[in-house]
Amino acid sequence: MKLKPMDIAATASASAIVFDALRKAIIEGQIEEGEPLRQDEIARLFNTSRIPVREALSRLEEQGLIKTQRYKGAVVAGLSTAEVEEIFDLRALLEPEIIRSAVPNMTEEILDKAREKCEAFSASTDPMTWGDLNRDLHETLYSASNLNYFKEVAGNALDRVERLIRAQLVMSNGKQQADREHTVILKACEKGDADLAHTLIRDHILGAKVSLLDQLRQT
Amino acid sequence: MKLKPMDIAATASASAIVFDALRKAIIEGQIEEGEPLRQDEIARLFNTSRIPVREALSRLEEQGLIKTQRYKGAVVAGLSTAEVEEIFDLRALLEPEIIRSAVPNMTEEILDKAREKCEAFSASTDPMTWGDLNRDLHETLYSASNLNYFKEVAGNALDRVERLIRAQLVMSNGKQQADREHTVILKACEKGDADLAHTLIRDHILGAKVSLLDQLRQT
DNA sequence: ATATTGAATATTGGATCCAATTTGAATATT
DNA sequence: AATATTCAAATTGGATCCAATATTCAATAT
Repeated sequence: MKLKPMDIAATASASAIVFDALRKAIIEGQIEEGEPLRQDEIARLFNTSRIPVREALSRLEEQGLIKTQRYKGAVVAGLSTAEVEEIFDLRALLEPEIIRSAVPNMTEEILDKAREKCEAFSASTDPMTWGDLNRDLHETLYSASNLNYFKEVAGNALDRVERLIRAQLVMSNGKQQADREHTVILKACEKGDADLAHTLIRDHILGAKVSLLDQLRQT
Repeated sequence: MKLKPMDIAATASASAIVFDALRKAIIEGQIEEGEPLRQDEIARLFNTSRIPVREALSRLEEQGLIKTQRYKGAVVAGLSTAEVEEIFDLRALLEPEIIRSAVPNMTEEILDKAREKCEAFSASTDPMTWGDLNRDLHETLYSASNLNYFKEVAGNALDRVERLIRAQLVMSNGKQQADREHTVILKACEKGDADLAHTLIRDHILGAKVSLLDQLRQT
């Protein structure tokens, strides 16, 4: 008899499921900034008790995605423009290092996948999918790097501002700009020019920062 | 009658108290790497139920200080040398930016405090206090910066390796080296030379990294 | 002796219950 | 009318209880 091995211990707990779902909802902007998160309501939605919900909320607060006040509850965290700026600056420091360490490790397989994601992003006309596709592409490129801690920190930074990036991709011509930059970045990776990829990613992030801040100022 | 105002809403919840205590114990190396954290035992120690303990453990895991496995419990997170290296590299990217942004904001008051902390660190002969004093000095210098997110991320990075730094300060001649570097850094701040402080902090961290890794290799 | 099974114990995950606090509306007060 | 006051409902924090899983160790088979 032969069975495919499967790690049952890796099964998700209720609190992990709630955590992932809330994180996704916040990142995608389905829950608005400042909107309260009621333990009872969430527990009902997932057909569970408040205990796993509270653990999930504790984790989300530790990630900076929500703010809680004793006996008052949790709300989705808002960001000042100074905070947004800082988060982009941090990404602009870390992600170039990640891509530089990734380029030498890029297999043809990873490059293929990246080309595919790049295509998909470029081709998609549905703004609702842009956020996911964009993140997908970046994660594919970074998957060749073994700077796991850098990736973790950069990922959390992205989580905090992804809502805004999604909104911004829809408005203005952020999408076309991103398209162009993605193709040059990909080309640099294909050439194996790690330093070029480094500066391109840096510019990509800092460019997104200024156009996002511009837009925030207008509203 | 006059009473000092006091924000009762800011009173710590049981889970916050447990979190802080466990974090401190892990950072200070009072709980060894790999050592299991039993919910019941901790709850008894704090005279509370397991609920706040579990929330604290959730937070600690999100901070990367512990690892948990479903139904098996939590253990203090260990670090590979590659991870240690990466954490120091991240600090070496962020902390120089923090000090550079801090220098222009340094009041005489902050500089006084920093001189005081620097003295205290230099003068202390009790290795058990070095970790705290070292952190104290750095925090004082960084307090003039308003890069709060950078400080948060760098603080968490420091949390993960502080155990090792403490051990290393005791061994070898890490303490004297740190002493010397602290005085030059402080001098740069007094002169208002932000760029110099930037590179000094960078070297300070990267130097600590290589000597720590050297020592880890020996054991 | 070693390996396997099975039951007893320990530990974690989740549900339910109670206490502390906040919220909001109805009422009272000026 | 505007402001306090009171009090019930809503909400969160924590304790206790039960279920699911892991661990240990004795009993048994090979």
